[in-house]
Amino acid sequence: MQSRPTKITLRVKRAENGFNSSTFSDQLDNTIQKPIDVWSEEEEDEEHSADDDDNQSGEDAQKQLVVYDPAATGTGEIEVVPDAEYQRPRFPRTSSRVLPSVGAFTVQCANCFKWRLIPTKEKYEEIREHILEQPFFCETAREWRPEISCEDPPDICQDGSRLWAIDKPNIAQPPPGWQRLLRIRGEGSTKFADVYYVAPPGKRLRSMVEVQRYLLEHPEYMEAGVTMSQFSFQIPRPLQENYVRKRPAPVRLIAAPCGGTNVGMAGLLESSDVNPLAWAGPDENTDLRLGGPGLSTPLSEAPPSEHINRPEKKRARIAPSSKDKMCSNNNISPAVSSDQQRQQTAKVEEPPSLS
DNA sequence: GCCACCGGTGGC
DNA sequence: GCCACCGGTGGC
Repeated sequence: MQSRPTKITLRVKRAENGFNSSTFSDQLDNTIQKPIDVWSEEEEDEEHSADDDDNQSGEDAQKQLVVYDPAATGTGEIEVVPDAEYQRPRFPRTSSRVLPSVGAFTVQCANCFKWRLIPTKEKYEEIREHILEQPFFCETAREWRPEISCEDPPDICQDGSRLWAIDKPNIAQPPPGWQRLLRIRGEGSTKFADVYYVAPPGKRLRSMVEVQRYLLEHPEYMEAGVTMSQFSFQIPRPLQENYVRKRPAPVRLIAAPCGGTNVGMAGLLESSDVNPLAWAGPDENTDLRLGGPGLSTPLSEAPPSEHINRPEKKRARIAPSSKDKMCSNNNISPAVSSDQQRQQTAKVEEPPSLS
């Protein structure tokens, strides 16, 4: 049934500026916020600050991520990336650090490829769960936007103002009463995000092993029908290359063939260090390039060295780099050409400046 | 003392 | 290279 791949997206926002989700479309405005709302660690506390406040601003604050999806193979995939703050037991950890969080959920129409904002995390999870068998179309959004059609401009497009992440498709919705949380890590981390499931009592589980153990210890859930198949710890992929620090290549010693320059510091060099381009990186554009080869090193504003050489203990937090690109309304779908076909889901950070 | 976040690693 | 898992720890 599905003719073309559909994509889903989530918006991620960076807290620094305080974020808010305000607006892209008026209508959505309200709706959207809740689910996706982002929370910044700074404000965090309230869970929803959603009400939002500012947003646009940040230059850096926002980046874009797209969640990718290999739908190429024919099926699309979507993943859930809810940030779920909403009833979360209590996450807020206010620290000076600012972490991105999901600011919105979007799905790409399988027909016109425009991105449509999904009003709630639950709806997003529902769509994602069946995206392969039931591709998403603009008409699907009529459930919450009666007038919408492929003729309307996209709700959002991939510009450099947000972080986009492509979700994996067909991830089961969490069991009733359970929450699936996606925590986006800071740029330059070794992993893009972490998924947690929060059991009704508030117990946080971070792996299938823990889930299984928990279910065994609490048979009541299994009796109620909860099964392991309802859990998935798959994380979305950042569209922005280099958002995640690559694992250092196996240390290669530089040994000079024969005599010569045997540099002794072998261990100190990593491949990336040797690549001059890495630094120059404009990084700014990586956003739209999905599969393309690109720079492979760190971006962000901090001097590369920060990324490459990792700080002694806790790595220094890197401020998000700013990038802004404009996205015209009419611009359809993500500029990602060929890749377009493969994406299914994505997350993005806060809305641009629409204000 | 708790726990959210991060890093690292083993296995693929 | 990616993913799953889990230990460590700083900040509360």
